[in-house]
Amino acid sequence: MASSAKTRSEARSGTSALCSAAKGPALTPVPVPAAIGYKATILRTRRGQALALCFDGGETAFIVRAGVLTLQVTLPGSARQVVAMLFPGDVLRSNFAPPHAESALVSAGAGEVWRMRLAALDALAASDPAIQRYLDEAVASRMARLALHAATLGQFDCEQRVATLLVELALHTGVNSPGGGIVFDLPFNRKDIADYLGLNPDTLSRIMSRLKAAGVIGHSERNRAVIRDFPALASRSPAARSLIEISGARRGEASLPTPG
Amino acid sequence: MASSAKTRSEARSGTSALCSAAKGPALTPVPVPAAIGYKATILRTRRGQALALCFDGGETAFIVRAGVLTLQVTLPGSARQVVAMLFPGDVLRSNFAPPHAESALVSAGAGEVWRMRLAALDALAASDPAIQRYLDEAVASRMARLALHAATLGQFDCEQRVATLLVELALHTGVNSPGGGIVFDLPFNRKDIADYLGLNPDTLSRIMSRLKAAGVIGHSERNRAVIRDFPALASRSPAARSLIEISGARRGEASLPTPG
DNA sequence: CGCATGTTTGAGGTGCATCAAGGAAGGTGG
DNA sequence: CCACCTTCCTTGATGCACCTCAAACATGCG
Repeated sequence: MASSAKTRSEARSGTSALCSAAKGPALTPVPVPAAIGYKATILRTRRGQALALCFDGGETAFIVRAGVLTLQVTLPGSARQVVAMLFPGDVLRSNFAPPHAESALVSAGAGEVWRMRLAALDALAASDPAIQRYLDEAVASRMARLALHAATLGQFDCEQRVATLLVELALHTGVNSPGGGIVFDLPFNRKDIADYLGLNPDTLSRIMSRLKAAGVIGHSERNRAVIRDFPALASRSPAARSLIEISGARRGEASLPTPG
Repeated sequence: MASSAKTRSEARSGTSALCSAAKGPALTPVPVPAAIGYKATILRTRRGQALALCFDGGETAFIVRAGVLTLQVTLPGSARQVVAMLFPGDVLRSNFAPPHAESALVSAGAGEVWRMRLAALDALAASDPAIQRYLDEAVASRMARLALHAATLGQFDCEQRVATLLVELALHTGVNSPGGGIVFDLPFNRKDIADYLGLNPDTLSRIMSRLKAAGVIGHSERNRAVIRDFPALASRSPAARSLIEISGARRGEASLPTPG
């Protein structure tokens, strides 16, 4: 890629490269401890519903139990950015949203969210190491996916970005279909997806058409997507392997791309 | 901006827009509790030094005490992305770095870092609410800045990105100079900065020249930067006000842009 | 049906990347 | 001290990936 030798700053990067391979068992997803539910308010969300980020002054914590939420940020004089997609098990705190920005937590489809004061959650964590561990892992997973998202926005071309999103959705909400593909709801419109990927909706539509023509994804009714060739899709996203590992390999190995 | 009426998904966004203004005192920075230091290994870093993300198998926590660090991620087949800049007070855990990626924690200049096992830090947090609160705030600040970074990469044009970085550095490491500007070390080369902003180094150089010509920043020796007109700089970054608030307004109000 | 909302596709423009050449700074040996 | 080299930065010319605009096409709902 670089025509000449590596620069010094690039050479530095390799030093701790082997580290991530050694993490091991910490990455298997920890289930949401039921004890949290006794202290939380249970919210049922509908498609498009916006949740207030702070509900009575104090800092608030949200735990996604079902469905998909998006965290959206609109800076003054700039277009909206969908900062994150939140899947079941994810934890969000109201202070994760930057100040002086229009922030919104929006449910993409029907779902269930637990809401509680951060102070109450901290108290639970202090008394129960399992809850502490769950929260630590949820935050780390969120942070790691945000880092991948930053790399996606900063370095990927438009096709790589779209492939990355489809891999992410397939891993978190997809189910194997009898036809051999992976099917999942697409509870966003094109504009939402474009704002997540930092693309133009028109460009996004073109990419999707190209992926359909290539046989990677299939035609399907509105608001659903079918992945016909997951390995081909994953090969188009540099972040695929990382996302697969973060998602905890809930999916059978057969549908994953073979290493190498 | 939009020629017709707002779309439904955009209209949703406004619902909890007022929330961030009500956060209040939680945003004043909490100092690093000294008790953590007794349990940590103190590392002194030099410019360009890479820190191993995990040092003996367990999950590791890092607390920046002095200097600036960068977290860099290189996905296979993609260019490097500098995911985050870490300033004094920031907390990083080894699992914040995505798996299956070349991740590196690199010191940008001379600094001091505290390193310890996550388990030990969790134990401290469970026994001391002040430490719990410090960690909560550090994680929230990191997450909020990552969200702003995502918005920067996804929505800003190149000049807005550069302005955002300069505001960030001025707030965290800048000192008022006798000449009336804000001066700070620039402990990165052009390639590092470009990789943080998702730009090309050539483009970055052009922007800097343009900002110099406009009188916003001044000429200065290598590895230093001078901001001559902070309000003009802040007005070029949609994220400026958010960053100012996150940084805890350590700087006097006089050099901040007036609200409006 | 008629309208509103959302998607697709084409034509054309532009912002940024790429390539290449020249310049400044710092280090090394004579 | 200067010549020389390496590294990094700057700046111009050129091209392409993606954005913008606009029109046609779907889809859902009263």
